[in-house]
Amino acid sequence: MKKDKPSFFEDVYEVVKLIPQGRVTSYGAIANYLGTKGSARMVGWAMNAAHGLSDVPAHRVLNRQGLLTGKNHFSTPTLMQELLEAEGVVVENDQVVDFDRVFWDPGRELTF
DNA sequence: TGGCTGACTTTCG
DNA sequence: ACGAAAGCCAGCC
Repeated sequence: MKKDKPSFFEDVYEVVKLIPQGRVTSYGAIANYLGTKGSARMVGWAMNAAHGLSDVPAHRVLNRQGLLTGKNHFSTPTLMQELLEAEGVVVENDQVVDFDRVFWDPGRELTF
C-alpha cells in the first residue's frame, strides 16, 4: 500500500495551478503556505519539474521582488514575460509592475 | 548511506 | 545603500 505521500512538488503544483490568471505569487509565499518557508529554493526547484507540465504555470511564480528569476529556465528568457503580459501583468525590465497589486497569496485567497 | 544541489529569503559587513 | 554569506528543506546520484 502506498501511502500517497504528498510530495512537495505536487503540493506546489496544486497551489500554482490555483493562481488566478493575471496574478503572480512568490516562491516564499508558496513555501510559507506549505509550511516550509525555509526551503523557498525548493519551491523554485519544484517548478523546475513543474514547468514541464502544462498544468503548472510556472511563469506566474516570481521571487520576493517580483523579478522574473526563473525566466532563464524557460524555453526562452522572454517567454515568461510574454506570458505574464498576455495575462494582463505589466512587466518592466524583467520585473512585475505593481507587484503588490498582482500579488496572490495562497493562504490569503484560499479559505483562511 | 552520505552528500550535493537548488528558479529563495534574510541578515550581517 | 550595496555586497556577500548563511540558512533552510527536500529530492536526486
